[in-house]
Amino acid sequence: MNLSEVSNLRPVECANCAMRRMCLPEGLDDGNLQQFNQVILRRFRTLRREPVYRSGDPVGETLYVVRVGGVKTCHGGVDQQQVTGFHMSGEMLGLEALPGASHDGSALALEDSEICAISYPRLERLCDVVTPLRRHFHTLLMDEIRREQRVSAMLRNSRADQRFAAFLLDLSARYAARGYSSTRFRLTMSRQEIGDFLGLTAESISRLLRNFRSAQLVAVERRQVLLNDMPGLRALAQGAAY
Amino acid sequence: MNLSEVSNLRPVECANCAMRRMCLPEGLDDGNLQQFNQVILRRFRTLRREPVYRSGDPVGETLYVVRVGGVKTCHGGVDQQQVTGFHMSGEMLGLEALPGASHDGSALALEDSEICAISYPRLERLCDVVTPLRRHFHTLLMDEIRREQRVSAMLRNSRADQRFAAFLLDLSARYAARGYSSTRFRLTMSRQEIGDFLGLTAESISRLLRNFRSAQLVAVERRQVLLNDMPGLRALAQGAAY
DNA sequence: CGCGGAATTGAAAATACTCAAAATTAGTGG
DNA sequence: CCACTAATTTTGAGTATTTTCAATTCCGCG
Repeated sequence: MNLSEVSNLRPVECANCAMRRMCLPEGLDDGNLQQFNQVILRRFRTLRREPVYRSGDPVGETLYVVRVGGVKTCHGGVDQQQVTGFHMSGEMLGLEALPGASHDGSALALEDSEICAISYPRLERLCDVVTPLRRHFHTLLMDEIRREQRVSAMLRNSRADQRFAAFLLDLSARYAARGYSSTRFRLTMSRQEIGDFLGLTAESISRLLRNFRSAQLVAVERRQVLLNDMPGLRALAQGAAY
Repeated sequence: MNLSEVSNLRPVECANCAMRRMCLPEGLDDGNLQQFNQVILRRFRTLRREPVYRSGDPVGETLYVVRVGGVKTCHGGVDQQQVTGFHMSGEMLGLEALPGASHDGSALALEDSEICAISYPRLERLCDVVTPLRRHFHTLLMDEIRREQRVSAMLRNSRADQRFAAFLLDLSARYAARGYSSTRFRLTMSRQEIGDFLGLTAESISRLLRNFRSAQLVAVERRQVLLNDMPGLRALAQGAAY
């Protein structure tokens, strides 16, 4: 049992989950949804800064979905400054360890979160018999591939300001998809973690934020950001100078 | 019909394909393999520098697998200096356009190649009834996610020499997995294309090659490379200085 | 043999990093 | 609620790295 698991939660049926439409059981009817609850190993709360899973954890037969909150994934240890991604509600993690391998990375909650742990073998078996689930699972896997490709594209942007603008726009789009503001949100991660993700230093992130602010692109107050000029940010992400 | 398609090929059964064990129908028995041939829309040859598919091509209902040769994929047009990947035999491409979207990128043969075009809808339908195929398809999708994550990890390496060393090692491992030498191979892509992929300039690649050579890490003769010091390259990829 | 793209090289300029210090904020316990 | 400590963030100066731009060389190919 993980230290981070404050408690197993009361049965929150997928049917009542706010994230249902962007999660695995999207599009399932009531009967199938009933069956789907069997693939869920458990749901648990995780406090800020606590691990969801650790490098070398058991065998990779578990897939995680963020129900509430946010999580960062790292390659190797959490402290190795290799941040591979930030995940928000409805997003899967732990795919890199499937099928059957042990976790080569670790995941840390960036804020108090709720996680659904899904049995991969059981999911496979349910996919055998529920076609809509199988279809949607394929779609989600390919979404994941696209997401990773977007990350790669962002990292190939040579200039640091391009990368950081693309990063802010990515967060913006993902918050918007969840019904939150696309222009006003809180960074749940530190400057250091942003830097580790973008292949930059924390100092550079700090300076970029200052530059963006003086160019009227954003307003910043601690970790709260306001995107003032989305077209400007897009132009920057695509290589314009400022 | 694509200009690049010199001719449709005689029916090469998957059963006789050299790439069988790292391709989609891996592990299928003879009966299933027979069925699998129905998901293949066509196989075609593509000459060096000719497109496999183009940005905006029909709707994305086609998945491509490299049977022989090598292909580069780009985001947007081929000329936009946004290389998203290099693909060798047995590797899939076109996943980013599935399901149902049009190709947002394009693919270009780096050498004379043979490509299998697979109908995604038919593949889905065959997955409905052939469990081993479905399992393996899932595995391949997750392999793809891992591959993309490795690319991201490589791009996050701050120093150019780290990135390039990781690139050479990645090629090495992939050639080795296909039974070729892990230490001696030909770069099928130009310095410019390597640079576009790694977020560096062609000049930098050229200089890095010179540095690696004088550090006895590699020997280079035009596009032929010999990896002389794999441990050294690994150390470099992981951040050691030279 | 000559043309043209690819690769190399050099020097200057731009960019991001390192290291160190100061300022700010968050967390903890009295 | 405040004080104290630890952590995060900001800032500055100097350094290292990579890019840019231009010129040259090298090959492959007709």
